[in-house]
This record gives sequence, C-alpha cells and structure tokens, in this order.
Amino acid sequence: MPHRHDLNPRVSVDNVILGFDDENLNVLLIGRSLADGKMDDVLALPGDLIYENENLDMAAQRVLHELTGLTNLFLQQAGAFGDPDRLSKPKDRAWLKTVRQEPEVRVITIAYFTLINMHEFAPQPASFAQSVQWVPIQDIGDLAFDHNQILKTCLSRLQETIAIKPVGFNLLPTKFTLGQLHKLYEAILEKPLDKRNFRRKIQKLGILTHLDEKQAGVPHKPSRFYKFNEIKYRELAETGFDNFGF
Amino acid sequence: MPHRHDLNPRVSVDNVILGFDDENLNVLLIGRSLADGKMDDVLALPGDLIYENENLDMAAQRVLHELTGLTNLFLQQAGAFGDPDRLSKPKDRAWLKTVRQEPEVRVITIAYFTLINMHEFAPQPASFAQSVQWVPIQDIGDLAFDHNQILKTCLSRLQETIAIKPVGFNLLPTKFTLGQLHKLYEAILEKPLDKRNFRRKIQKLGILTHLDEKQAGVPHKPSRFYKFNEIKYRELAETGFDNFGF
DNA sequence: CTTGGTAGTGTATTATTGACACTAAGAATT
DNA sequence: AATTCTTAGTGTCAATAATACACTACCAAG
Repeated sequence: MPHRHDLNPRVSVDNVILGFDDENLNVLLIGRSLADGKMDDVLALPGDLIYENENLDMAAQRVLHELTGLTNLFLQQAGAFGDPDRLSKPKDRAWLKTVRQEPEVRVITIAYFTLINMHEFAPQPASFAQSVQWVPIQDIGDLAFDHNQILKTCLSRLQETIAIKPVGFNLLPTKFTLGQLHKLYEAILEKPLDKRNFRRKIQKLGILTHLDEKQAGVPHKPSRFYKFNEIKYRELAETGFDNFGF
Repeated sequence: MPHRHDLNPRVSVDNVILGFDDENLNVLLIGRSLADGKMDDVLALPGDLIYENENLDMAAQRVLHELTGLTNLFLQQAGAFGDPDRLSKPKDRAWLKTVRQEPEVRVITIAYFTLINMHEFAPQPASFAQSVQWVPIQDIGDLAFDHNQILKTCLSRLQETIAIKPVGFNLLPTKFTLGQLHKLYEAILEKPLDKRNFRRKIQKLGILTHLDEKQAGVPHKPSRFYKFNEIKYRELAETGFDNFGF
C-alpha cells in the first residue's frame, strides 16, 4: 500500500574532488553548457544520476573516473541531500530544461568526497563539452543547486576524518616534504599549526619513511623527501588508535 | 539526455531509535505482518518512503512521530544505503509482495539515528497493526533488508558523535545520577570506563548541574541527581571544544 | 658576499590520562 | 541491634601529551 503522496524521485551522486597545490585546497568544478552553446556562468560539482545496476559507491567511482580517468580511490560518503526545492533556483531550472526530459522531477543526491593529487589530473579544457577546472576553495562563489552546502558538509567531514585517519596523503605526490604536509594540514583544518609540534607529532606516528633524497634547485635549504608508509599505517590502525588530533 | 540505464528508484528513510534502560542500549524494532495475518519473524527498523513535499529530515521526523508520538528530537543522518540487491532476501521479497504494488522497484534509503528516553515511550502492543518492541542491541538477530548493516553504521556514528558532542543526555531522564551516565557511556562505547576518571572528566566539562535531591528507597547509599545544563553546554560549544574523548 | 627564504631542531611548563582501593549510606535480613 | 549487600563517592601519583617558543643551516639569486 504505497502512500498516495509517495515520491518518485531520481537519485544522483555528486563528488567533491579535492586537490592541494602546496598552498590551498582546490575543488574540481564543471561549467555547464547552455542551449545556445555558451557556457553558464554557474559552476557545479561533478555528478550524475545513478544507473540501474550500480550501488552508490560505484556510481561515485564512475563519475570520478569519467571525469578524471582516475580509478579505485578513497571516496567517502558525506551524506544525502534531498530538499524538495534543491533544484529550483532560476538558473538551475533553465539549465535543467536544456538537458533533461523531465526537468521538474525531484532529485535526491548522495554526496561523496575524495582527495587526489592535483598533478595527477590536469583538466582538459574541452573534455566532455564542459569546462572542468580546479578552483581554490576560498575563491568559490555561488555554485549550482545546493552545491555550496554539499561542499561545506564535505569539508567538515574531511576535518573530522583527518583527525581519525591520515587520509591527507592522497593529496600529495608519493614523495613529499614535511613542509608540504604541514601546509596541507593547515589548509584542511583552517588554522595554523606550530611547525615543531606538528613535525614531532606526525613523526611519532611512525607512518612516514624518509628517503635519501632532497629537494634540488630550490632557493633555500633543501628539504628531505618522505613517503607514506602504508604497511606501518595498517599495523597502527589494527592495534586501534583513536586520533591524529592536531 | 538521461542515460538509458538511469534508475528510477524509490527513496525511504529508516530510523535507528535508541533507548537506554540503565543497563543496555535498546533499539526500537517493528515486526511485519504477513498476508495471512500472522507476524513475520523478521524484525525491521521503522521507516517509510518519503513524501513529495518533505525533505529527508522531515521524513525521518515523521516516521519517528508516527511510531512514538515524539517530536522535535535530535535526529542525525548516518548515511545512504542503496545496494541494488538490498531488498532481495527471500523473506523480504515475500513481505514486499504483500505490501507494495511495485515489489521489484529499487529503494534507496537514508538512515537516521536518534536517542530517546525509553520511559517516554512504551510500545503499544498493537500500534499500527505491527508489533513494536525495544530490543537490546546484543540480542538482535537477523533483521530485514540491510538493516543490520544500517544499525552497525549508526552505532559507529553514535560513538563518533558522542566523542564530540554530549548527545547521550537525550537517553536519560531529565534528572539522572552519575552512575547512570557512566553506564550509558560504557554501553555506547562498548568498553569499561574507570569510575573515578569518568566522573572527574565529565564534571570538569561544567555542563552538569547537581540538584539538592538524592535517590530514595534504594538499598544502598543514595546517589545525587544531576541535570544537563544546556546553557553552559552552548557556551562551551561556542568557544570551540574538540572532544569528550573517553 | 649579502640577502631572502625555507628547513630543521630542543626544552621547559602545563594539562591530561590512566591506574588504583577504600569508606559511606541505605535497605533488607537475621 | 547487628550483619550483609550494594552502589556512591573520593585523591594521588606517574606517565604521557600539549603548548609555547627562537635560533642556526642551507641554497640560489643578485
């Protein structure tokens, strides 16, 4: 006996794909093309409706793969967003009309976030007939739909997650300096961290391995390179640590 | 241009409603009635398809209200569950046939959890032509659909949440003893906590106010009653604390 | 050879955590 | 009245973790 006001919605996933450029967190956003061939001035998170035979995680992985070619990444669900009016801003409605057979149907979306090394993916200006670009989070204006809200939620979830698991390593090249890692944590947590205390704490975890290699060509004292030691990380995770709180 | 494999699912909410009886965490579960009027032996989380004009949070509040009469409670989203086969266990399919016009349609559910004072709601044996019962979490067997997985996720989220916010007070009467609070934290965190250290820490937060009242009629030293001081809690929350880790 | 810029290091103070054992009060039983 | 049972309530010490803080080392560019 379905209730007569039951809803028959669509379900999508939207991905907050974060990258780090040694200075700021960036989000991968797409521009929408309008009917007249021009680009909308409103940016959006990449997302898609889910397919019949895939689960939610698979749909999120697919969206990420189709956009960046990247596969098999850490991709964490951050929540479901389903306000009835989440697609009803005028610009959003205009765009939906050009692209959907059913622009009026309600869409509930499941948000995911993931962290990638920015240098592993350089946006192709014309990929998918959409513009794709990295945007520093502090430069982000009004996004499409409820995507500002989704982004905010994902950033909060990232802050919580990084206090429990060192997921940040996904954002860095395989070899990195402690300075980069330090700036990354500051960018994610949005607060300054004392350099010596940060170094002491992160090194005490024992999940960093230093390489016998240093920066070259930098106009200052060269820094050692480190890599993330996944084996020691797993050992640590199994014995049950609680937090990486900074 | 919707993709030809796009999905046209239903969306529901499922609630993990937790109560505490001074000993164990309990979950409010419903029994399903079958076509022949008998009760299915499989219990399920209370849930419902969402309506056209309500958002996800409202749907979860509605389910809670219809079941318990309670309103306006802390209700936290724990995640979306949408595996294509999440409704496909034989018993679940049999039950769906008796109750739905479209037993085959895929349903994606958004899970919420909430904490209530068990004594504020005593299940009525016959409400909604379903059985409703409190079940201690350690006695829970196979639930309907993917509800075991949902429950597990919600309990983990509760453990994380209580480390950040003292949400546990929702589970207790307005006046309670430190002993009750202590046992509650042990039940939620599933580990013993040292009595003196627990008391010291929880009292240092300054969000408890002791009443000039003691237990009466107990066959042992009577305990003081305390109440949760929401005003001091808000002050504390605004100045930005990090955790209540135990 | 000076300048600018980042890398890298140690210590002292304070706050927090964790381990640990006995007395106090009431009710029930004898 | 005394005993027993049960939970309430309390303090200290040691180890660990958090915080605040300033200088030298190294490289490139001018």
